[in-house]
Amino acid sequence: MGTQKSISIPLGPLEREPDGNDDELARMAKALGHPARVAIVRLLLEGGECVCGGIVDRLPLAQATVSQHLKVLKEAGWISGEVDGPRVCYCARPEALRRFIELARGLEPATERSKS
Amino acid sequence: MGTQKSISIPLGPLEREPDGNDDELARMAKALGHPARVAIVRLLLEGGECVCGGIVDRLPLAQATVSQHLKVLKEAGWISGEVDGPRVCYCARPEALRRFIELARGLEPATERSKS
DNA sequence: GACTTAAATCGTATATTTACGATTAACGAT
DNA sequence: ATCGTTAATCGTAAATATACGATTTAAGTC
Repeated sequence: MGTQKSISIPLGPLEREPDGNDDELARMAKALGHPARVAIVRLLLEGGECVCGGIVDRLPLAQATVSQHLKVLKEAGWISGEVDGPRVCYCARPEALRRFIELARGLEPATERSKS
Repeated sequence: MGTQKSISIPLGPLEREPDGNDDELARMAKALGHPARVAIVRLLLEGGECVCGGIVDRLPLAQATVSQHLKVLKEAGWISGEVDGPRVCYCARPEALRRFIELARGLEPATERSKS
């Protein structure tokens, strides 16, 4: 998928934690940054679909394209896939979503976060 | 920025709400899907930086590149920029982050969400 | 083994993104 | 008006992403 260049901020006077967090968040966000992939993650979190073919049936995309999207999501940790006979069963990783939300929340400084 | 193709799921027997939510989430995620842009959003949410030049100083990127990233973020609603004399002051839109998190949370079906 | 089915990968065309230097536009100050 | 300064835009090269048909791989069945 082409690893993204990492940006390192010369950490200012206030000493921020050394984030590779920006990279992690960017990676996950980028992987989610396509409507088909959002749809796939949602589908899998709903638990109904699981098998690759089932997903293909629900999207207006060719099998090869869906497979590519699944690969992107898998590489970014959004989903996992295990072989089940002749087919592959994909599952969303709920902890990925939790992590993603946590990282997003971390964008806001702690002082602001306490308000909500 | 190149509008992304929208995926419409043939809504199943369970009648899901007609999501353009997938599109909205994908749009925001895509915009955030680069370390430099995550860094910019974080920087602006921290409140310290604001002026474009200040942001350029903190990133290892050329002015033109930063300007492009700012444009992407602005188009996706992550930030706003208002002219202040000869310079432009960018601000993060906290409601965008809130919306983003809300959309991400919406990926998980409501039944699961009540557990946390 | 031969055959079927499911999913991944290949090859490829097109579009988009990313980055930069150079230029332009906009503003304030002289 | 002219001069700096700041930010946007232009032009462009290189890299990535997207989509599809065709092919290959893998697993199960006969």
